[in-house]
Amino acid sequence: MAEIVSKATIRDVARAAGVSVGSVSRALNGGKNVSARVARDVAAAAEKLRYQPDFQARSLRTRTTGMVGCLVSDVANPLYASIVQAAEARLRETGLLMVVANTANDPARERAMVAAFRSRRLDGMLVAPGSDENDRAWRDLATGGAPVVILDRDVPGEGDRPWPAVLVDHREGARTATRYLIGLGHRRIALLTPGARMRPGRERIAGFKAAFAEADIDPEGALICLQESSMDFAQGDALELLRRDRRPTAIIALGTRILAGALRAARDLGHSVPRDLSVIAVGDTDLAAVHSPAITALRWSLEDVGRAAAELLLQRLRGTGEGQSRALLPVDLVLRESCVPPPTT
Amino acid sequence: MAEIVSKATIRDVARAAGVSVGSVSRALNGGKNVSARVARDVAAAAEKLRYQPDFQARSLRTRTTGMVGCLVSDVANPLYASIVQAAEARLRETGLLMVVANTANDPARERAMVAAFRSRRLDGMLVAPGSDENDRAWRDLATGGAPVVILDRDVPGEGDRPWPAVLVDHREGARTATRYLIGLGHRRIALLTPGARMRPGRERIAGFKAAFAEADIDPEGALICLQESSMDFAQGDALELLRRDRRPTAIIALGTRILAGALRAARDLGHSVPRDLSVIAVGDTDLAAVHSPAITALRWSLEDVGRAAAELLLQRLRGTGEGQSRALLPVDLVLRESCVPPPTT
DNA sequence: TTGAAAGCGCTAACAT
DNA sequence: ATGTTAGCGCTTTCAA
Repeated sequence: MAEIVSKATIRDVARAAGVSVGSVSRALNGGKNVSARVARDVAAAAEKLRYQPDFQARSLRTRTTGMVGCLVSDVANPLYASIVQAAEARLRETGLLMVVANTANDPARERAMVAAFRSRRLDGMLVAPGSDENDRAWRDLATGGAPVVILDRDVPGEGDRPWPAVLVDHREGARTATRYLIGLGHRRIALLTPGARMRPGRERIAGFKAAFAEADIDPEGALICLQESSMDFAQGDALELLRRDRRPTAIIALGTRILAGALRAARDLGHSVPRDLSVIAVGDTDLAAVHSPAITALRWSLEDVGRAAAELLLQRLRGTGEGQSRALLPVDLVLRESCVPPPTT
Repeated sequence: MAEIVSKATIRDVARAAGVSVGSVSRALNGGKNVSARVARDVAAAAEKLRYQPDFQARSLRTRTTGMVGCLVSDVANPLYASIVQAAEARLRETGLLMVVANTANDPARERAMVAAFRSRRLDGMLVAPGSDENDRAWRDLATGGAPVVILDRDVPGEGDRPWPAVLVDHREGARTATRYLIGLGHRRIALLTPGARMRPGRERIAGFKAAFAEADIDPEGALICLQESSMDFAQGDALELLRRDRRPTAIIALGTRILAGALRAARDLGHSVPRDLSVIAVGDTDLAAVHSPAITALRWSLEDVGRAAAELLLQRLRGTGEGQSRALLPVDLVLRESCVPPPTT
């Protein structure tokens, strides 16, 4: 038994097969201009020596690493986790490895990671900036040369060329949800979402307002509560909100944490969902699906986001036509048990 | 404005600074044996040219890539996502990049990814095998030379040397939970968990049985329901379970999906939690915390798992002493509202 | 079709 | 302290 198996280099294989390193390289890669005999001998030798080509070395020549980076604020956030998962799956199919980094929405860290990715010569990257205005980082991005696909953000492109991006139609989603609640008779509706520093929040707010505008009802009833995505904070905030004189009769809440905060606040105040308070979840999390009563939710496919992003990137990497460079994914309203007409007070 | 900025190589810097490449390398790295003047000039030149060292090229010499792999079945699974997140955070602090791959518990894919990681010459890896018996893969692992840390699995080591590993004390957790229920008066308790192919399930079952054994009560009351982690299946299974003549008066359920299935089954059957059925969640998910009534849960820190794993790996990478090679993390029982004495029938 | 040889950008050993 | 040089393992001309 050999002690260290993986030392085998291409020269070893060449020697074992009785051919030149060039032939080994050709035999193992393209297979072009290789006689059957050489191909066979090389394969046998490689097998015997358990030869594993060194990608690092290859990279130096080919200027490609077979790796792409993925930059998100937090892979543990369910809203990102599935995107990352799906993107990795697609990329792996083509032999690409994915390196991930969490930025915690820290612009400095984002810049650092972009630099790190470039230093590592990653072939491309998927990125979801923590804000749309980390100008310097994106300028850096642009100078990298490696293709970039933006995940659901409005990052200003270079000149008139927008970045390739996968976008989710949060605006239409929010509009649909709000319209639905208004249709049920609600006039005071609260939107609980993280701040408008990023596209999803901005779009939701726009859709929310649009629904009020087009219904021609008192826009004062559109209660927009910006907040961080912390459950405790959300709960405190929600408590305050529900204690108001003219409290909202419906709530649209983002994600798991904020939704949870809102639900707990309602419970603490003795409000029953949906009788006293209608609730719509933004993002169809396990919690929404499984809660009693089941929570009506805005759903979009995170897997599709990840897949589409990977696809867009692959397109660039292969340089196959420009194709289309942006994807807009739909948002659906999944009707469940958490919305009814407002209590008649 | 230069069009392509990043072409600058170490030779360019050397030329610009009027020194040799060797000096540039020294100046930029160790800083040892470098005069102040050279250091200054090199720094200036590097800055001016926006020089970014090519890690690929460096790797070829140093035989280290500054990257570690992370192999889990699914990064989108909340049980893994936080581990990955925490590990990445710790590794990044030391300048390491993390590449992730999802194996979907497919042994072939696991082997393929291990091979890919080795080909890429990753410095080390964190791995949570989909079963403890993918022998061939782990043999491969062993021959790699790169340090490996196992995540909460019992992978047989080489000879008498166990793999470095971060383990969670699921056994003690399950024992505590079961003992607690028995103490409340329960005599028929169901454990709903995925199969025993992996350490966590096995350990839980062991702890569950141990609690019954030490309480000296009828072991027939220990109902072990192995199942896949699918909500529908869990629900069907739970329905069957709760319809039995001598139905369990308490349930211990893993994760979000199975827990949700059990809760829905109970609801469908008109059983009230906790009056008719006590429930303990295994894993303190959002659902458990937010459900009404709030579900008593077994909790362990996924972040600690990730951090500890990263730490163990770093230890190996630095070759600093053997230190300890295994960490056993505690599981706590978080008391909430879902457990009371069984109904007196 | 094959072999020989020139690098890819960097570090490290060796000279100076 | 600094410059020179030999590779790291591979791909890819260029000859033969």
